[in-house]
Amino acid sequence: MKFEAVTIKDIAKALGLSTSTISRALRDSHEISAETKQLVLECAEKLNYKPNPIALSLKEKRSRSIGVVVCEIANSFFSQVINGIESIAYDRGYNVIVSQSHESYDREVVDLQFLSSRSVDGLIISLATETTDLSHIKALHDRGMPIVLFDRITEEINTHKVIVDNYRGAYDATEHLIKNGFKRIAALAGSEFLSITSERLAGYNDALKAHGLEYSKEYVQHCYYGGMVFSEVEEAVNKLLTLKKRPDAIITTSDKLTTGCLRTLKRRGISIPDEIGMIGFSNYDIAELVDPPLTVIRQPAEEMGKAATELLLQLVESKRPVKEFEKRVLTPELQVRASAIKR
Amino acid sequence: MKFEAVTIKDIAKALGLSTSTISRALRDSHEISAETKQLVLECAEKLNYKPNPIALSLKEKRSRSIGVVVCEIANSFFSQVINGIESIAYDRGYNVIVSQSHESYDREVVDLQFLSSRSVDGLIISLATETTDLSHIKALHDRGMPIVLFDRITEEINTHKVIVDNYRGAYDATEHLIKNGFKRIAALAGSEFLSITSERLAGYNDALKAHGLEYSKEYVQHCYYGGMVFSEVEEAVNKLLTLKKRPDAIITTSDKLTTGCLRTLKRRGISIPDEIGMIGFSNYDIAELVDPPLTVIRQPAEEMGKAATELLLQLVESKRPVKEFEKRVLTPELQVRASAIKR
DNA sequence: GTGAAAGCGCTAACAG
DNA sequence: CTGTTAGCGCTTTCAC
Repeated sequence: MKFEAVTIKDIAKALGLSTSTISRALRDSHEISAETKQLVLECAEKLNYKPNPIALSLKEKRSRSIGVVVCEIANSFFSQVINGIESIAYDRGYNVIVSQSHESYDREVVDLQFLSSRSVDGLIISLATETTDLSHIKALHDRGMPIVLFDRITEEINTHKVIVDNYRGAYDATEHLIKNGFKRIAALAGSEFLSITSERLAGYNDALKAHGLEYSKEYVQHCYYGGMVFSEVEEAVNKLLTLKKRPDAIITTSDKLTTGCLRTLKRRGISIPDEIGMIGFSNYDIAELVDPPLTVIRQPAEEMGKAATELLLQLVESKRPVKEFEKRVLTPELQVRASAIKR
Repeated sequence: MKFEAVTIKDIAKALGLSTSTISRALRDSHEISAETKQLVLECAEKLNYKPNPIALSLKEKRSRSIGVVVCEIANSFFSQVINGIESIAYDRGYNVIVSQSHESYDREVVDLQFLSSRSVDGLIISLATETTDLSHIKALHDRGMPIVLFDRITEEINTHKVIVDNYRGAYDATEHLIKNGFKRIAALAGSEFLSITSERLAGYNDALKAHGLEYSKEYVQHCYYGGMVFSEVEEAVNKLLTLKKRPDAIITTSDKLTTGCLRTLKRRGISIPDEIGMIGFSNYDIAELVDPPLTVIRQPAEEMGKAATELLLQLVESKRPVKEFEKRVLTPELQVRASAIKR
């Protein structure tokens, strides 16, 4: 089952030259005569020679590959981010190695360890829900591994970061609900430890405050697994529905929470937006086709992936250690549809 | 920006032993004394030694990574497949390198060439729409590269394949429409050259025939880019809508075609299923939340990814050349909802 | 039981 | 201009 590749040696033998000559000719070195180059190139072509990147990696101590860790690939937001990552990586000649944490800290540790030991040149990471201890990432970072964090980030690690303005997104969404006459606005959020959760909830809180609306602790439900487990969402939504002062709208702070919430409401036959208004973070491209058309805060996911990759490759390819890091904050888009407009 | 790793040499130096002894001790060779092993292991632990897989790859001519080529990552079906691939690969200690063809033949060629030259141990491929010439894949296959094809496959390459019973899925879906009183059933399909297109259309045709329904060529519209380009879908749907004998139902043969068709119909204010019934291949997990709830033929995407990976690793790890190949045909599921039921 | 040496494919310093 | 040699990290004969 091996796959015998043509090496520089084969060309050398075929041409009666030394391997170094071949190597130089292939790299178009100026110290090789035009004729020899010509000869070598032709022969390489004929034998279908392909340089062995493994050998190169061993020599150069870089693999031209980058590792990506997300909680889940089969998620509209993350798959779009990966799409963006892949497209830039492709343009720059890098491979993308994808792995999933499934929101598990242990799995994230293993993934990262695996990727770094596989000599990826850099890492693009969105933290797992369970992750509170960051020493595994810090250790890599301290040892010089280029890292870019996106979406679920942490201030504890000083490196490039790419996020959207989560505060703004949630603030605007909440305000949108308020302006549309909703008064008892609940929030369905992910784990409290996630950066996106606190940022988004802060926007939600401040919008309520700014409009003099009451903020009630029981109006904020956390789903530790952020929607990965549907039953958790269902339970949380049900809890909201049984409050004495039942909310008249819900804002959801992530993709899976949004669909989980919608699914629960629809299964219970609750009419949206009449009984309950809905707005949520979501990157589904069919939000407009949903019943009712879903008002969403959409993240420029592909852009985020592209930005993260550009920043990462900047680190990877930098000659000198980078000390100044950038937090790139993109703008989420509020796509207004029927689910959050009282009729 | 380098990342200085501890090597076997460092341990050797620290312990005053030779690198070969260290190597053997680490691999728990029987020709090393228990004490030495103990010593080496402790030292390795202390120095946080991690074997360099690149060096190993160079030696063993395998990289413990597999390459995946799909047309698009940000697609519910493919992201679910990749999820399945990643999970098995992870369990078996392999990395997954993902790349996208974006339905382009040229891009597929480059992707494959890139991946194989990066010494992936095997490839999991779903063909691009544009691909009709298979020589690039054949060449790899002939040179011994383990390959598993899924979803969009070809009979021209004799290797393991994983698909669903596309014929059955389309047949059942069409029959479902017929049994629900639809009589003029159109099909919106992808490129004619794709295996999934012909298989699914065959099921569609045969179901029509079996029920004595007229088959009209103009009822079958092909979108060459299979929904990647929305305008193409829109145009095709519009063409169907302007036929003198306007269809009363449409079956769509892929994820993007399904959403594209639905989007077009909704934008035009056409009521589903009253004016036109709809059924389509789709792996969106929110098909039930769409308006109207969408009847879909759902593929067991994650299973497919898992099966493909298991078959691939079987090839990769086989000692002797494999001559017998398997075509694994999974069963698609018809999820019946409102969009295909006359009311 | 342990070490020396060769080699995986390639590059680069050093000789001619 | 071209060849020789060493070396990237590791395994694996072959010696001792």
